[in-house]
Amino acid sequence: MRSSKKAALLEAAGAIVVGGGIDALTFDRLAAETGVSKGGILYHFPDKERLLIALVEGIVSLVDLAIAQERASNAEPDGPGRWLRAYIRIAFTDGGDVDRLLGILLAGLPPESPALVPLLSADRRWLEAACSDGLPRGLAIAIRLAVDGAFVTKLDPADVAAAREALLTLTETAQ
Amino acid sequence: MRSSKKAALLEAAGAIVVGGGIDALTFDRLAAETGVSKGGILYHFPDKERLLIALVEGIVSLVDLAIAQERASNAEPDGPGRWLRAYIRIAFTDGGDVDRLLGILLAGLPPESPALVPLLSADRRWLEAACSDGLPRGLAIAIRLAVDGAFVTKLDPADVAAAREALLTLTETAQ
DNA sequence: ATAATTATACCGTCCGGACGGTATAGTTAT
DNA sequence: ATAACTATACCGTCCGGACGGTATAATTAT
Repeated sequence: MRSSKKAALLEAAGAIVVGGGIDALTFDRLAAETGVSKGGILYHFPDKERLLIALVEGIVSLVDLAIAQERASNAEPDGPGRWLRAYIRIAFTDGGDVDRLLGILLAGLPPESPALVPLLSADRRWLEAACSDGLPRGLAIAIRLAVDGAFVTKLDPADVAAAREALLTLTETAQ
Repeated sequence: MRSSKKAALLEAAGAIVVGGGIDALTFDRLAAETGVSKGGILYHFPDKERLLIALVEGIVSLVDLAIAQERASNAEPDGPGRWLRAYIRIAFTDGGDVDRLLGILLAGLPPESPALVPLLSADRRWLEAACSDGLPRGLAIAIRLAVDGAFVTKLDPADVAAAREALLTLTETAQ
């Protein structure tokens, strides 16, 4: 059986980072938590940098996938704010900690880390998408900032829902 | 207490964190960067936890001070959105990296770190202030989220300015 | 058909270095 | 005299990473 444990390792790595910050992600801990030996981990990710890069790339494509799915599944016609509404919905609705992980990585990765490259590139892509959504640029940026802020701050569910509604309203009323 | 280097140490610690993430902050590095000996550092901060706590508390009181100063220096009368406008102005105008440091600490500190306690407490205080500002709660939360998001994301100056204006407008038009 | 070889997917151990922290003796300024 | 250091040496732990080995599936050679 060509059973690769790469995906499981990445998933566990994400959970470790969400639960304990970036420093908490060590080979030993990852090995202990997955049952994969340290050697096995290093087979898939030759050094820590590669592990971080793979983690980032996985998260980015997960978010991209979620956006695409949200846009495909709703019947909303094209129009101002459509992309932002999808972005808001996936960010606030998502049960997993994908978004928090993204925030932790964006804020906590050392500025020179090569793992930041794909993250920042995705960030620019999403910013451009937000700004090409038919809303005033400043408002689009502000809304996206708010969504990013939600990745970091811990709010109680009622406040999260209130912010979500307020943001969705902003994409509709303003032009 | 004529020549306490405590403040200088804290300032340098903040710069190190901003420049290289939380992991970059080590006693040896801090010593090298300030010229203070390791023993000297440990005289002021008996362990790393205390250093982090002092750093967080310093940042929080800096932000509190900035808010108070902004509110004192502008002639704006009390009314809906006044607190939020002050918060937006200091967050976006500030030349130093205080806000970025705050974001890094909030996102990057391990969830169990005692240094998070004063930070989260200040966070709740600021949230309450934002929500008691005369604006709809959801909108107030969303605006604050956007400001927090600005701590993390790196935007070019024009976009920052655009977001700032959009947010200020939101505090005025909506009720 | 089968033997030899190669590639893949790991395991387990070890090492050097960095880091947090302790200790201690001496120094300077107030 | 005391606070605020300097300077240096040291210790235990953890971490990243190197390394050698193992088991098995796929490929190739004969």
